[in-house]
Amino acid sequence: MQISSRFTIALHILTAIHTFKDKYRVTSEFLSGSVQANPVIIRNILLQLKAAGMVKIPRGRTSESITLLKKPEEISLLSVYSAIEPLESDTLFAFHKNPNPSCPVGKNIHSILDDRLLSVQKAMEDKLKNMKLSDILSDLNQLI
Amino acid sequence: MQISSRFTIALHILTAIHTFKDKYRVTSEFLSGSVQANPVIIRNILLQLKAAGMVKIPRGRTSESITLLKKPEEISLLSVYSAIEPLESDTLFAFHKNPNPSCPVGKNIHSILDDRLLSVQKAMEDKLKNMKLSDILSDLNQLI
DNA sequence: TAAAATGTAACAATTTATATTACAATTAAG
DNA sequence: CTTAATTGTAATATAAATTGTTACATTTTA
Repeated sequence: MQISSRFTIALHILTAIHTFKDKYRVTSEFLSGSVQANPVIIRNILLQLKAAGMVKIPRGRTSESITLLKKPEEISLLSVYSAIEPLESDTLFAFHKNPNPSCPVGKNIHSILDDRLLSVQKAMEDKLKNMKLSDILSDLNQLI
Repeated sequence: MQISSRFTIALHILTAIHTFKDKYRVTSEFLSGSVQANPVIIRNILLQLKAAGMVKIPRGRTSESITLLKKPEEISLLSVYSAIEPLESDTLFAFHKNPNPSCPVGKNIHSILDDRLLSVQKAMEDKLKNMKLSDILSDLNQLI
């Protein structure tokens, strides 16, 4: 199974908030137009980013925009990933429930794999930690 | 979303095939008893491992066991992962379809993220490549 | 007070994962 | 040659997760 598109949508959203901050008023409706996804999906992702302290979302009839609360170099892809992906007990790899406890393999396989697969997950997270929103923005500036 | 339990079940299966090769006759029924999952699920995973050249599955009424076709040191966790996970065009991260092509962000975000997230995926795969079935077997031998 | 926007709940649709049943095909034993 | 044990495979059911939609209360400004 793939990691859900909510993560890449969140990166799209953050990129758009910064890119258009001086040109347009950025609302969930505006962002929904760029992503081409339902506004409610955008709002829910925005709420998760807000809970992680990354964005400010003005309420009511305002002329303000949704804005970043951190500098792009301070927003790592890992922090976005963690804000968005509600992994069951933070583990990337799923296990079959109830392996046979009276089998020496069934009894021990879970804890053995847990340690090893956690280190795999950590390798991925380290890579995400070293990538920043600013990297994506500079990639984008090369293209537009 | 998590990576499906089929991967960890496959590791359980391979571990059991090797661990019990001299003590029991290893069949899909036997493995199903250790994993405590339906025999058909075990057989389907076994067929994927067979397609990857990792196991030999005797047919019919035989006294043979299901056996490994490679040494445990030659079976990397990456090869198991690749045999089992049918990732859409081999990409771990999913994207929202149809971002707005008339928006500079919508138009370019996919290709930018593609490159960067592929390198994240590669970091994970490198880690999996350096772990072997033999590592899991020696972890297990410490415990039994 | 009305209009514009967000926050949130409820629900529908779609897709994926997991489990189950059934049976044809293969092989060995009697 | 027939029976029994086992795998291969299809069809279907169940459950869970993802994505999309509608509706409306809440907040704020004009």
